Amino acid sequence: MNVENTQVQMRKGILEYCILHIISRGEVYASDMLDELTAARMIVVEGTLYPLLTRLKNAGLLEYKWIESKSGPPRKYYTLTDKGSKFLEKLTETWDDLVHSTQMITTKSNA
Amino acid sequence: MNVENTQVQMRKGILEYCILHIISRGEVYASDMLDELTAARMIVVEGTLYPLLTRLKNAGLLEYKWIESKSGPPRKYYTLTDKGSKFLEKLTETWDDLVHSTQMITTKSNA
DNA sequence: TCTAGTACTTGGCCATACATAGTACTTTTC
DNA sequence: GAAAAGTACTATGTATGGCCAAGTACTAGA
Repeated sequence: MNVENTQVQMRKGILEYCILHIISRGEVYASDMLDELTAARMIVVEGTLYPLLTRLKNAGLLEYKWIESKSGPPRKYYTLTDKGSKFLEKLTETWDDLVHSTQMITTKSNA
Repeated sequence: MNVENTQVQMRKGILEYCILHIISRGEVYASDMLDELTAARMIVVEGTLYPLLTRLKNAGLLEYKWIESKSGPPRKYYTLTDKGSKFLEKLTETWDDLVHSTQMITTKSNA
């Protein structure tokens, strides 16, 4: 039991929320997402992101189209489906509730 | 893939953080913690809490002493060890960073 | 053709939250 | 004092998602 491991655990589910949010703002492909996540200091590796995108796509929350690239192989550009948008709304509520609950507990002073 | 499941996933790791925080404020036993978590609307069931406490104790973050109860079997009252306090500090950083990163992503406007 | 770079895929591992059933002790009730 | 109810804790098995690591496929430049 170490801090690194708990950090990994804390990330669960939240990544999904962040990815959906990034895609909701417009067509992006995996590297775009990695860049944005990295900029926000939420470090993610390929082996996490790609399977996640596949899961979300299989669940009908995302769709993609192949677009040619000028420097390398074609890219999958993702967008949200209607179902994905609704899912994101619910996740936003969930996240806000969770942050709120955590704040209630962690800001309570020593009684 | 449904919302309920993602809620479960999001909770991972955070529960550990909340529990440590509650214990850091003074001696408590399991039912006290359940009450406080429930009050903050972070619903947790026994089957989750008890194994978690055992894990934290085995990791040397917690210690407990048996105290007699006036209504039922004796209770395990938990306190943080030094190691536990340090662990909690690091978790606090982790959580704050995570919230900050998530905010950076989710409050960014549609470019 | 060979190398380097980019984009995506796959299989296996691990830890946590949960459901469910069970144990042990105490107090109450008849 | 034995049965029932309540409280506190334990044990086992399942599912999921993040991560590691290796691998595939396509393009461009030398």
